[in-house]
Amino acid sequence: MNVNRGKRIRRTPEEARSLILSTAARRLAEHGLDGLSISGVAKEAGISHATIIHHFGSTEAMRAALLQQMTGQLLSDVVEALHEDQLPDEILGRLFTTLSRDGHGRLLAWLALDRQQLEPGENQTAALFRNIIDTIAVDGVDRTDAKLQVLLVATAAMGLSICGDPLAALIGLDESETSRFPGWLAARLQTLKSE
Amino acid sequence: MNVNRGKRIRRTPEEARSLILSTAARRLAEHGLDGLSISGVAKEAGISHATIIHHFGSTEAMRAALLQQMTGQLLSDVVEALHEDQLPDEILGRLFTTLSRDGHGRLLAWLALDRQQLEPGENQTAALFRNIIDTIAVDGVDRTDAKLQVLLVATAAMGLSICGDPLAALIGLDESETSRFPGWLAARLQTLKSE
DNA sequence: GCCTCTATTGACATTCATGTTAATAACATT
DNA sequence: AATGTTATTAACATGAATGTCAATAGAGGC
Repeated sequence: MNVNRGKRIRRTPEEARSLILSTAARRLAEHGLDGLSISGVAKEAGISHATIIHHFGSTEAMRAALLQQMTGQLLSDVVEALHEDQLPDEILGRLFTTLSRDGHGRLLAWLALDRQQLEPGENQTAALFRNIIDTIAVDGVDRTDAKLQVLLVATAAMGLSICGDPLAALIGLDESETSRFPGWLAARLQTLKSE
Repeated sequence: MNVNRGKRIRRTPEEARSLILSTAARRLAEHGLDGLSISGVAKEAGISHATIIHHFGSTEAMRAALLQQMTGQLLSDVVEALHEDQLPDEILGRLFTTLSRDGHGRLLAWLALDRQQLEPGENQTAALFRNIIDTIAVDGVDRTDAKLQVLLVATAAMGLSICGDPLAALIGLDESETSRFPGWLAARLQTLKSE
């Protein structure tokens, strides 16, 4: 927590926005949606809340900017992960791993629970999924089946990143078993395909 | 929205608590966690917010009571659904269907995202899961494998009830395809077992 | 050095939610 | 009818968050 005694720090608009958004991201991870008040973010960033209003216009606009940045990051993470290996066999496993890491699933859940529905304009995302499905559906897999596999991977990844730990504890999985979950799922999906 | 002009309605404590909790449940479904303020619930129930304080003691206590009631409902739903058919083949499909219906998964997600971790004392739930796993693991299935299957079903059900519709749209699944998801998953899990 | 631009801030007004308190009214009991 | 219990409410005090406005202070250009 920065404490500025008297002296002001003047940042470029880019620096200021970056400082604010990174602080907000940290608070989102630690305190959930309740952490995204401009007063709270401002205090933790060591600035006044009026500065946030100046740069973003409103609390809601700051949240929108943060979520846009994070979904962009998620999308590029997925794209990069999928680019590394084009093997159809591994794509779903990769997708699962990326979605369930770094709180990506948690972010999507927040998005979905906060605003009641996700906004349109996610053409890149739709294109990405279409790409994955095309790749999977190549070798004799029914196209609907491919879509359902993707849906399974996506929903499971989201559920895992929200509730994974407590659920695993309830089920009686220890840590080493739980860590095998992504690999296990990927293997099972390949099995499905080769039938 | 009830409008009481002058006349008071005096309820038994049970009636009052029931009215408050059912209104709160409706608001939770419609507005998310933000709908669970005592002022909002009171206005929608047509009573004063002080009445809620009188019956529950505090906002937090009202929320706790609501969540306890809803988790109890979820648990009994699952128990009942599983009791209807003891066939190991159908248990996972049943579990999935029950978890993803009526916003049960959504409730669990709220619980997990609001409080950072689920409270302990869920011995009944743990026992329930152990039961399911025992049933599945009977016919030659590795016990860890059975646990992972349950984890998959639980996480997918949760993810589906949070984000199912927008995800299906992104993937390009139409409604009739999406509705086949539970059956598809159940069939795939049986396939896994019979190998 | 002077001037301009604007990022930053403190002070203020407003709104909303929480919780307390004392008074009131509905209902049961006698 | 009188009385006691308590569910209900209005009024109040408090605190937190949002957003506005005018004043201030860095930093660069002249």
